[in-house]
Amino acid sequence: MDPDEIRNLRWPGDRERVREIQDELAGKRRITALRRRPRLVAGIDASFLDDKIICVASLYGLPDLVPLEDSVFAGRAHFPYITGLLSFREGPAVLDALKGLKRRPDLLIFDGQGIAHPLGLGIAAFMGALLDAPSVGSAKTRLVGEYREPGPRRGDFADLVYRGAVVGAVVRTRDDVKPLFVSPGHRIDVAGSVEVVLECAPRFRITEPVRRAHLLSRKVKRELMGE
DNA sequence: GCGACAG
DNA sequence: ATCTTGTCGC
Repeated sequence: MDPDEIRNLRWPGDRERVREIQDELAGKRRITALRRRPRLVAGIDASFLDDKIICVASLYGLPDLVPLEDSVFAGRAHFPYITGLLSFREGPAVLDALKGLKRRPDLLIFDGQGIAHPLGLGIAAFMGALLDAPSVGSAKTRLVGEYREPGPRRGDFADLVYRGAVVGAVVRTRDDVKPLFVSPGHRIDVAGSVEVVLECAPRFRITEPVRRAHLLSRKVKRELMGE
């Protein structure tokens, strides 16, 4: 399907088409070992001001984890926030933010779930399948799945199990700090996802690419407010 | 019907 | 996500 079609979906008018698209993308999504070590990773996050949405994609270079470039998109969100349908609210802005990057990322990291979702299609899996790009979901809280509290040290993790399958991991990125809910999005597996998240979060709880995108989107939002 | 529920 | 101050700790 054409990625741009998600731009015109409305709720509840297009609920049927929304479900069709989810089913189609769920069929394309693939959980496999990462082919090559990612050199360019993009962290994506968004802020809101009523129905205005500010989405940012921050590109980092690995293994040095150095910031390379940022892409900012400010527009309007035409879809409401509904648990399980986050992709339709933020997806359109994500497409625009990614288009603004000069270089093509070989891995996308989202602030949300990968396959740890009711339909196995959290925003990371959805965008990954839509763009056929490797992606990882790194959420701050749980959507679905059961788990045992991971150990207290950075690097400790526990399986995130949903309907009898390991869909991700609850990962401690910092000693004695709340863990992250990591799950693969597309063209990567659970082990690879945990590995990448730990590599991209050597200092803070969340990944540096996503953190930078978050801080910048909030900064742009504040500037947009004062005018 | 009740409780859960990414951002 | 957003509404919001101070405060504890590195």
